[in-house]
Amino acid sequence: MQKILIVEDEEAIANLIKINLEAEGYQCVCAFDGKTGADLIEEGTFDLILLDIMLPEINGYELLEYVRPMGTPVIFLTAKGSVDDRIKGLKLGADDYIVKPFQIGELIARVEAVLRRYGKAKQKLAFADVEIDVISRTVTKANVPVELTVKEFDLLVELIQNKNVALYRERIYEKVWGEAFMGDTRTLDSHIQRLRKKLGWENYIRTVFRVGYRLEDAT
Amino acid sequence: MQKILIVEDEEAIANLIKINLEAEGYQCVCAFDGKTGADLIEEGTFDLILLDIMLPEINGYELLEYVRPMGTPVIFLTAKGSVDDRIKGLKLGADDYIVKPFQIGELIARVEAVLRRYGKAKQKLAFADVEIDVISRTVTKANVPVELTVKEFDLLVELIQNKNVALYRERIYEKVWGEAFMGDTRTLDSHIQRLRKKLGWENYIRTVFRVGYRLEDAT
DNA sequence: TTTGTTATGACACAACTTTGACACATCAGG
DNA sequence: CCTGATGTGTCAAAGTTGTGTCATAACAAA
Repeated sequence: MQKILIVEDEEAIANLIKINLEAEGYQCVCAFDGKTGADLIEEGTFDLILLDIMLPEINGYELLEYVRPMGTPVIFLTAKGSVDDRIKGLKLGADDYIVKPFQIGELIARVEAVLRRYGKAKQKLAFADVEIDVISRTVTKANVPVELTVKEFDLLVELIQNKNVALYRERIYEKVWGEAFMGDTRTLDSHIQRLRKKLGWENYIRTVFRVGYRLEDAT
Repeated sequence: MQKILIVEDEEAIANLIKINLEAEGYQCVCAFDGKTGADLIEEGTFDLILLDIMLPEINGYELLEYVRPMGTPVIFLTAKGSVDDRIKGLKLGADDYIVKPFQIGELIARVEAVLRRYGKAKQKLAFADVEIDVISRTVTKANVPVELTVKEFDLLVELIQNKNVALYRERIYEKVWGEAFMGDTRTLDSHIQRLRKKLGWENYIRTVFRVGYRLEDAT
């Protein structure tokens, strides 16, 4: 699992980021001041660092000096309008920057982009005898390729990223289709059936009556 | 299940804590001196560490140095009055402290609070030989899966979260059904019966005549 | 203690809801 | 114009849930 450090003195913002990134499956640690941040950075165990420039005591630039020798990718968080900061940050070796206030979706996209660039993105998923390469969007079962459609693939990824979690229909639909779920249609069910059939997962994809579905380890 | 390490040289206190936390469903290991504690900490398998400051040989602060790089949350146990200790502990990275002698309830509350903060809050509930995973919405009795319907499941959670509390019908109904309780129907009773039957809990789910029901520890 | 009243347990069943299976219409891309 | 993907409707099957009945248990009053 990817580990991300968030260095940000406004605890509310830091926690907001943390919660959202954790929901995406990343492990996060927050540092609310530069000193703590420096200590954590020294551990060298992070895959990515989100760094606020305006910090009390030690500022973001100084911290960047800490990070550079370690080669950990950094995304700067800058206040709106401070163009100089952005340029300076990129010159000093930041991989990207994002302007506050930002959409959480944009943040996630940039995080994934940077991790991918560093070849650290989680790109392979597996469950039972099925392997999924998220980058090439290919799936194999027992090393035999399986052809999945776009929706089927996205649905599969969603299920695997939440294995052993009872997922509500609404949630699955919103994640995979990107829009609110209107009950009373057989869309989601149909795709579940198709996925079950193609993968022979009649027993793995369990229906949770009146709730939704759950991808289950055991028999 | 959450694993908690208790480092405390007074065995009586350590065991008291252990017994109470285990009753709450946590798995506990005790270390009665700093050296043993350090060895156990190094394994890195704990979700939370309760650390007495006053230890023979290696003291709590030194142990904290061990723990920090692992990112495991720590609650300090300090003697009454030693204000400096508390501050020092928090500065060194403890997540909370608790003053001896303490109410066991307070300890449990703080343990849960810290675990929640770390997103490690127990998603599992347990009572007697029944275990409930709220995330996957699965239930086992003596490690054998039990199939519950939505209503049964919600009802069970409500009961366990209020074990040993006499719950008024109205309250149960409103919590589980999400609407006001109209007396004079057998709905709630039926579900209680079904739950009793499925779990073999005829003796645990007691009826409180003219009031409602209570999930009871004793026989 | 007895008796009357009320609440709960046990159970069966019907109504209702949800899901699986499948066919087909529609849509998008080549 | 094809072709495969995707969404939707229908129907049957499966499962859930609310309610009524009746027996029994608990309580309260006499």
